[in-house]
Amino acid sequence: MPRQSRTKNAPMPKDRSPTRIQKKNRAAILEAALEVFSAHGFRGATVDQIATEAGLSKPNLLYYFPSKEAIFTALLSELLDTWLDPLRALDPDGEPLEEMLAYVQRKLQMSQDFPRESRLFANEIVQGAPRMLEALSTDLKDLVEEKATVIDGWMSAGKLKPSHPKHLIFSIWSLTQHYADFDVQVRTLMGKEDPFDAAPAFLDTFYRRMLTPA
Amino acid sequence: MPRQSRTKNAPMPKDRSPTRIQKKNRAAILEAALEVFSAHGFRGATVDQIATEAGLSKPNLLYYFPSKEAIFTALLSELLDTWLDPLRALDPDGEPLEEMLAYVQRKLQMSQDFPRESRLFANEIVQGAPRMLEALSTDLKDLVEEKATVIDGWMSAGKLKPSHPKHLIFSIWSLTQHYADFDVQVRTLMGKEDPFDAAPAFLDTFYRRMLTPA
DNA sequence: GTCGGATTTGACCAACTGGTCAAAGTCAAG
DNA sequence: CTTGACTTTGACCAGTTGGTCAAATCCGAC
Repeated sequence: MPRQSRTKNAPMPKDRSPTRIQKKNRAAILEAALEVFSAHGFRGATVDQIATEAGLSKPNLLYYFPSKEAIFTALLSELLDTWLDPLRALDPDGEPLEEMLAYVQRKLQMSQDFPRESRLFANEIVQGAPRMLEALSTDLKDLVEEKATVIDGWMSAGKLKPSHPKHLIFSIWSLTQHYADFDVQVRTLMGKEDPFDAAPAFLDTFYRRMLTPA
Repeated sequence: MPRQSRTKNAPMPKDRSPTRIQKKNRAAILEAALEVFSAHGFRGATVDQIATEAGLSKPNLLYYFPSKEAIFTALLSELLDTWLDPLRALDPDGEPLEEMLAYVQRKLQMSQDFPRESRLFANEIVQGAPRMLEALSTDLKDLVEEKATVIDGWMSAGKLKPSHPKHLIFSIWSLTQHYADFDVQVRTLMGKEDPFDAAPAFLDTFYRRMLTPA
């Protein structure tokens, strides 16, 4: 891998107001990058693949992002926010059981609608999250801490059957993202039946039994 | 990537009874391959890395396995069997609830004891399982079909609260493997507390509430 | 229409990677 | 201690890949 010189070289689009072309191409690149990175992981993806998928030549792509790494991190930070929206929407003032069940369904819906995003994160985290640790230990950690406290409050108030709030959150991520991340496996084993047909009811039942107070 | 000629070339160890050295080196290679492939995925791993980790030179390693691909598939097929043991051990004649709970704990134990194996499979499946589809749709599918039927029987007999057997099995895989596959994330969010301290009780509670008949 | 900045690209490059080969070193059975 | 099979390795090779550069082309504001 050639070391990055970044001394002279092309000007690279100013961070002034992006032109029409810049907006279009950056979007195309990120969309292509999502497609390719989610399917092959960071190392398995090639810049050429992404460029072709985006309808650009490789040097042209490198004109918009200085490196493969830069594309990847731009993509991650663009998506992480959206990815956490369902949890952010958990309302401390709502009805506890319904809030939890709604969260589960929102998260499941995300897996169905955005499987590539799910797999992008899965790929990265399984391999030790070398490019995400920062975000995990700040943004995500704060959010989880906050919502775990809310859930803990609900349990103490007898609104939810008690259990370990953080493990509960992990379980929701795990169960919902499984349908996106392990899609091939799940579909292979389900045969003709679409996993997403029965999944919503299954998870609703699961968490209702788990959380409905006595 | 140079095309594979495999016409003439080294004799490659006979499939006769392996010598002492062959046994040692093959084992070292597979152990090294597990370490490297599970951490970086197939494409992210290099033959050099595996060779170094195994304490061999690259050509020496290539003397025992004809290609990177061959190492990988040898590893997969060696591990898949063990990986499915916990499910295989589900006893149709046992006490249903206890059988299910015991299965969950066995699977969780596997994630704790063999996280690299879990991540190896996770990496492969997230990327579409190009080298595992065969095994998934035969061995695994048969096993799941069989055990799902057993579980269905238990539910019909009122021994377990009813739900979707296959989704139930997926949920067990998902929840237990999550602790291995997403280890970095889970540990980051749990802070000092070891996830595996509370996980057994959490999952026991979870499935007890889910499955205990009325 | 023209002009300067924004875009695009063909030709390259160096590092990396999977794999090959012939020669050299080792080992164990006779 | 020989000898033939088993192991090991240094030197290579070709294809891939991330990234660079100078020159050419395009575009929109004046």
